[in-house]
Amino acid sequence: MSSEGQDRRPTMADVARVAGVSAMTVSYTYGQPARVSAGTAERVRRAAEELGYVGPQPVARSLRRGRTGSIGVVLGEHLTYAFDDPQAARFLAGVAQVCAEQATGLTLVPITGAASDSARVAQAAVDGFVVWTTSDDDPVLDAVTATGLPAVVHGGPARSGLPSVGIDDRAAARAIARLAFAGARAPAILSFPLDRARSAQVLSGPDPQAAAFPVTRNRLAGFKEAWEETGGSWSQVQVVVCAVNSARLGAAATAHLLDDDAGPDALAAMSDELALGALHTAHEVGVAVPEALALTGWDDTDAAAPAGLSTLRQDLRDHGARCARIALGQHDTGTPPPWEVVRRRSTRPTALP
Amino acid sequence: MSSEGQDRRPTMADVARVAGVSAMTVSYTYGQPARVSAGTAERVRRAAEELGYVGPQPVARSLRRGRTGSIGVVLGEHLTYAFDDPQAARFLAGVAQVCAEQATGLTLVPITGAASDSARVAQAAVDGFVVWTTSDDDPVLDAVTATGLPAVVHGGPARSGLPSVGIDDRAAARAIARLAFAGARAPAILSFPLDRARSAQVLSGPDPQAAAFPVTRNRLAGFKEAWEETGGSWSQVQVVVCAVNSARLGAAATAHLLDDDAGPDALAAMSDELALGALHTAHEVGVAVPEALALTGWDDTDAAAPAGLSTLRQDLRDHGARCARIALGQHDTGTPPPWEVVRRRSTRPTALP
DNA sequence: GTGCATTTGTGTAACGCTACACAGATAGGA
DNA sequence: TCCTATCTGTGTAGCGTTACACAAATGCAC
Repeated sequence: MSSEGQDRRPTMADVARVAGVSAMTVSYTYGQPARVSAGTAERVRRAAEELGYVGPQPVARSLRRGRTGSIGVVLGEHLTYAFDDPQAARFLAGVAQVCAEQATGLTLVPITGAASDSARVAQAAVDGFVVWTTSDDDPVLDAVTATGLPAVVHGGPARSGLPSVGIDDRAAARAIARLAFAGARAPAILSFPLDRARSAQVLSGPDPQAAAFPVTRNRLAGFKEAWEETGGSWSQVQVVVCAVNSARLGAAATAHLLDDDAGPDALAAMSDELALGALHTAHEVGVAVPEALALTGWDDTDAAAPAGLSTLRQDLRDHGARCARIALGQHDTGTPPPWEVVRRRSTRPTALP
Repeated sequence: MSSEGQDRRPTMADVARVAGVSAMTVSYTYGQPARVSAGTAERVRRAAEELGYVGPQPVARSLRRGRTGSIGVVLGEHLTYAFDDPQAARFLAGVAQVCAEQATGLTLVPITGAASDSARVAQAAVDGFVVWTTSDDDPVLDAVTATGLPAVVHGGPARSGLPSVGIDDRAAARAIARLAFAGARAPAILSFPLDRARSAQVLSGPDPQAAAFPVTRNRLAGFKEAWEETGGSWSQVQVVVCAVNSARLGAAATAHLLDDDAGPDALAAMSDELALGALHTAHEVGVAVPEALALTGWDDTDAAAPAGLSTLRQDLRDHGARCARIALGQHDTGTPPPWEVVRRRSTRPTALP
């Protein structure tokens, strides 16, 4: 008549007792089935079923093994942006793909911008980290480094000392802007945020170095170089910062630009979403593309080809997959991810280089 | 001259030794700072910094505490669908929001459709589960139930015995279809998959009960009821199954339907994405909406209003947030999530009920 | 029957942390 | 001065698992 805890989750010891074997045998039954004879394994399974034992308690297993079987993804200041931003979603899909293949969990680490973020990173039960594009001075990077776990930053700042995955945004931006700005009089740019506050603003020829995000900085620098190559003056180039990567904001930003009499006649956007929004506005307002407005995007998403959008092709899904492998401690291929300028109807025909 | 493991991650015991206090004091310094005097806490912090100790090892802490501080989200057979499907993304954003607020981790459990999925669920180190819309017979549901952890299913099957979050899809479908099918001669439906294989197909008046996913089943049943209320025959209603929730597939499906001479003059879609694709095709082919084709979506996403799409409004983000709270063991508000028919230009004017 | 490799099962000892009970020091009230 | 209440720090004892070393049983060649 001893009072036994009836509804406590059963442990290996419980199963072992019922099956009449040692705890180690139960452990082997789940962890290394080849180590156990068929008959014994069967008896263990039956005892487990009888008790409602669903398998080794994952936390205890992780502690003993020293691995959690999960990687952490740090998505920047607002976790929910990840799902609003199609670029982030594509990247995540690549991470998720590798995780699914390798039976690895994927933990999204919630970051809020508060000082407690470092603690959250330190307390994430993971074997490695993937950090989605962030600013150079993000304290989260230090927290990730301090854990000593394998980590990788996407489009990452070299400053952090962590490995990074991404293309040469500066060279790529130069290449796509040569196409966008060919024969232009007044180019403009639809940009990602320049600072962590994600403030929306319109600037004239901002210093690319002022951008806190390496990806944004490098692309701006590339755009600037391409325009100055043609003898143009950067200080007169309008840069509209879109707080969120969406067609809606791209459309609104373009409406603003075209509202001016001296509106742009070339527009380079940092994403296809922004560019497609711009295309929509151009149609609506009756501005001919590419004759009156040349337009380029970035990424070559599914919607770009049907829309005839010239763009810079890169495969964010593949970037995500590469990051996941690195975070899992597997070495990268070494070759940088490819990129390519894709010419379509939204830019003026130019002589091929 | 004892050989000490130099690059092993330091533990609380190491910090305690350096700081000249007990391990418990170190533990309290991190877990219950009020329990430790200011001076001692300072000494502990300094020792930790010296050793590169970043805080309690999360796995050991979880084992001892019996909680992981993380919830698991099971996203159905292909994890990567989650990021391709805007509906799933909105739902996830709601889950993520609550997790961020409550400083809780969010673990995506990789499901591949293989038999090993149950093991993956059992091995997820989480305190609760959120299951995204799945079929009634999904073995993952049993695996989730077997863990004994708090769990909730979105749009879920009552069969599983787990609590679920979602609207009354049948009633909602009836309401929106009354609008879509008003005055119609030949209605059609753009549907989500009917089976776990996600096979794309075109059916005439399929039995709603044959759909494996409760959400799809209930919506089909509601559409059927609405059409039969008008005296129409369900068996002649074309149902096009779209394997993935995207405007692209909606457009293709609609092109197929309109290709027929006896094409539909009313179209109810199970998502705004599908409906917007349909709208696009209608414009392209020159079919007047709503005169020649009445059209309804589902969700009332951001793009619905500008497009003038009549739709059934529900807030998937809110559903996600509710699910997260339930998975965290917090009780739900009790009131079911609201829904509402939104009339816009894509349907024919009808007398109000 | 001997010798050796293979198969199968069993204790032991952590993995790193924290709940709990307890003890010494300090303070305050009578 | 004594008694109680509060503050601060310390051992102990696991949380549930698995790596490891070992032992018994089995198989096989000779």
